[in-house]
Amino acid sequence: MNDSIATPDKAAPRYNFAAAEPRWQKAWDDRACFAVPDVPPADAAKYYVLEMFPYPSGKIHMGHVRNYTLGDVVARYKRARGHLVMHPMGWDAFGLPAENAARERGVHPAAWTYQNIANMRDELKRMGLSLEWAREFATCDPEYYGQQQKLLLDFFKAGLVERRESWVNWDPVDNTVLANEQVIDGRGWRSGAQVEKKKLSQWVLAITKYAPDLLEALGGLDRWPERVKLMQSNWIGRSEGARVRFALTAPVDGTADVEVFTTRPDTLFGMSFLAVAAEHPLATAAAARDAKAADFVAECRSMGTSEAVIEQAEKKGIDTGFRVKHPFTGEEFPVWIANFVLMEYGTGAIFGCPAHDQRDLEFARKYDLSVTPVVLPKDGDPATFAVGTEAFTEDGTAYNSGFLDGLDVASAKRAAIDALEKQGAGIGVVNWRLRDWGVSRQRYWGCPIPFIHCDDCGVVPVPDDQLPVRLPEDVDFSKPGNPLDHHPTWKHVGCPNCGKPARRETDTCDTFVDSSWYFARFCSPRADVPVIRDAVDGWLPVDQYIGGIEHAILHLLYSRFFTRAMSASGHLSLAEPFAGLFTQGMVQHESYKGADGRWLYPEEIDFSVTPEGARTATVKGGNEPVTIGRVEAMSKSKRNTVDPGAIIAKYGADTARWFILSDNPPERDMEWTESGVAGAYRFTQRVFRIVDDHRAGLPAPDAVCDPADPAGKALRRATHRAIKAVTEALETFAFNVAVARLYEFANAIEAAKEAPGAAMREALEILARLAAPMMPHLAEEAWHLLRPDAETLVAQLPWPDADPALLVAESVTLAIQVLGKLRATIEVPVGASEETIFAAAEAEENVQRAIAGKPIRKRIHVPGRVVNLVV
RNA sequence: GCCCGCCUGGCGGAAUGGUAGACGCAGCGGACUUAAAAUCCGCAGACCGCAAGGUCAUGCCGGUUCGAGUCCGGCGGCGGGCACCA
Repeated sequence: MNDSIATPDKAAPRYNFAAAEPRWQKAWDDRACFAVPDVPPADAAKYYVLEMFPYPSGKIHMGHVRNYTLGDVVARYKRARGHLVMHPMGWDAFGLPAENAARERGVHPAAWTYQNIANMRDELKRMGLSLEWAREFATCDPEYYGQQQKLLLDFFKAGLVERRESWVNWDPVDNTVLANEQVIDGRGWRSGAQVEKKKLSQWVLAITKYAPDLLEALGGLDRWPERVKLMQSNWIGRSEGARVRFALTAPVDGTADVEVFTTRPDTLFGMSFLAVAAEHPLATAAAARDAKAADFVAECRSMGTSEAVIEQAEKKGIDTGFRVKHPFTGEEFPVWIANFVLMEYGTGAIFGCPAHDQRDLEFARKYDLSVTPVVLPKDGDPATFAVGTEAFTEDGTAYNSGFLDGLDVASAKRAAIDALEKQGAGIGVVNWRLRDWGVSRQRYWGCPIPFIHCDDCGVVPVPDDQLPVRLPEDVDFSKPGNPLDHHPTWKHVGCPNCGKPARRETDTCDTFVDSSWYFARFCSPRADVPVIRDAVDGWLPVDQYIGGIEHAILHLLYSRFFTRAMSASGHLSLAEPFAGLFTQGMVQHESYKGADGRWLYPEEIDFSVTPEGARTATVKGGNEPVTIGRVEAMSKSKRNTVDPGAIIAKYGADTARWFILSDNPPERDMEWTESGVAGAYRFTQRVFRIVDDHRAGLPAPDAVCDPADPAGKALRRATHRAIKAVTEALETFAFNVAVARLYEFANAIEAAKEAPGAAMREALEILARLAAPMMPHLAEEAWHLLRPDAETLVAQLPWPDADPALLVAESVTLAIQVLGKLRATIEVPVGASEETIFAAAEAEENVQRAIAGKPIRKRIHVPGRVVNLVV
């Protein structure tokens, strides 16, 4: 890549973006083009565009540029279509990185965060986004998290907040709770100590109360991507099955039986063993009696809490020595502890039927447990059917199964549940994979959970008049653990109930809580209640939400839950926060390594092309060879990042926006390339030049083009086809197609040398207006050149309409196929009869050759498209 | 491991089941220029052929259809998520 190709300072550009962009940003500001009232007027067509707000890491990255450009195109387009568009921006400002910065560099999390916000706000402003900055807030503002505390207290009253024991990753050296990402290969990232699972009393939000509704309501989200709904549906994980109680042959610690959940009660006769999770009471009991079992339970604890790690670990187990009786046959089976049984799912215990479950089969083979098939495949022979290394999991006929014999799987399930219920050994149930939402974090930089612990009164909510519970500012990060817990005075308060000395809750909220209602707060960001009803009733739901696919499950599900919980506690009256959702792909870049294997930034490298056409690279200012690596997601660790600030300074915001939209469909991962940006920059200059070159001598804006002029008509056709094509592309989020249609339109304008001035003015003005959602500054500049006296900015103009009369074609090109293979194309007038078309098609020399004298058996004509002759 | 996606020229991609490769990037040839940059004009999937034209081609294998990049089944590769990163 030759870096000098389009370097602006060498290119003698005519369009000076560096001067123009701030000027138009100020013009939009001065006229308050993007401000909307807190309560939309009843007759307004409101449209709420929201992009997922950023974590203030310090600098915007290309993922932000992509996200906010996409949203801005929608916002500007919808505004032009006559909608009252709310388009706010804020900061997801609590979280671990601020605390890490405090520990590593001694900066206070608040100072670090607000400085980052200031930097990023400046960068975002330079992008020319049509945002209403007056609504800005950060989730770490006490005015925000104080209202969040109010919500939590209201949820508590509504029975949606509970205290419950749950497992965390515990670093025994640092004496601190670790996030999953802080556990690397089973060890704490700072101490290197083997991580343990530890049980803590935690705050939990009762999302499972809404599991059925969260699942069913997915069906109504018709502007959400199917795959996101599918992922959420699988996550919620409704499954029908049975709880089955197995009696222990002898009571263990006073317990007489153990309950399992199964989706396959029809395979009960194929049982081989029962397995419990390492955290199950039976496992604890076994560990107390047997050193080997205790070792195994300890080993499972050292795996941490991450489901991905647990599921990928080698499947292992140990026999507890306890035995259970089969509810139907009375036969005895061993109870094992298995590392793949999850305590959080079902009852933390399963029965193993190896013949019909792959994981059970592998476990049974490993430990030499019995494998009895009880479902016979359709064409299977009961005498010879056996299970080898593949479990049989499809439908079939029950056999070896007593009273279930002969039934298909679905009937056998029902019959088994009936029998279990009759003898009191079990019950048919619906089970959910979704777990309640643990929101407690033992950290400083988060929203304090507003409760007080009193020895006499128990857990007492902080009274409303004492909100917000503010974070103390004088905190000590020099020792590990939660600084709120260490703080000398903060947690010591009087009980609001009895006045005796009591302790504040020192846990803070999961940051997903902060982002679960910010979209509602934007409607009335300064209110002294969480939300103002008239404002949220008027603005919600968000009409178009845009963000990364990585949030497909958690953030979106939590927000859907929060919206329901806020409705249940009287703050809202809707269930679904996001009517439309668009998930964008990631931004990627090539990665580079020096001779010694160190990662290099793109700006450290010189590129050249060998005579054979291969790209090679060296380190700038030397000949050290550089290995060009894979294209992958931009990350600081691989140094394959490009700084948006530098790009905007070099090429301007419109170029960055244009390139990021043009490269590929927005839902896919895109590759950032220097040559692509350079091409986009050239186009901005070209648009300016086209307008600048033609503007002298144009007739007045109301001039009419002579309908008899063929060049004028051709250009006007191109103009109105462009309106139609760009509009359709914007409506369907096909922004790369919209860009391509604008390139074609620009090509058509330049080709229209003979077109009369009226048609040319129309074309140039439409070009500026169609490009405006994507290149808003250049559009204003072009509009200003064309209409120096105009009072109105492009940002205030309505979207142009295509004239249908100019869209109808006079003739069409038809593809002529013989047996589905293209043999010719013919041009026919619109409305030609089928007989004429078939005759013309068969008259083609090449078609005749392909037919080769054979009789035509069938003639297919798809009007305007294709003729297919079958011989 | 489980759930969900994606795969089309040298590259990014376009294509209501109907002419595969629009548009752009990179490349090549030409014009302009003392020269370069910028700009403009033109060429361009692979293979065979002087040409007309033909064959192959949308990750791989199979199916449905007059016709498949598009629909269905299987396989492979790459990516997202897996509940304390945001």
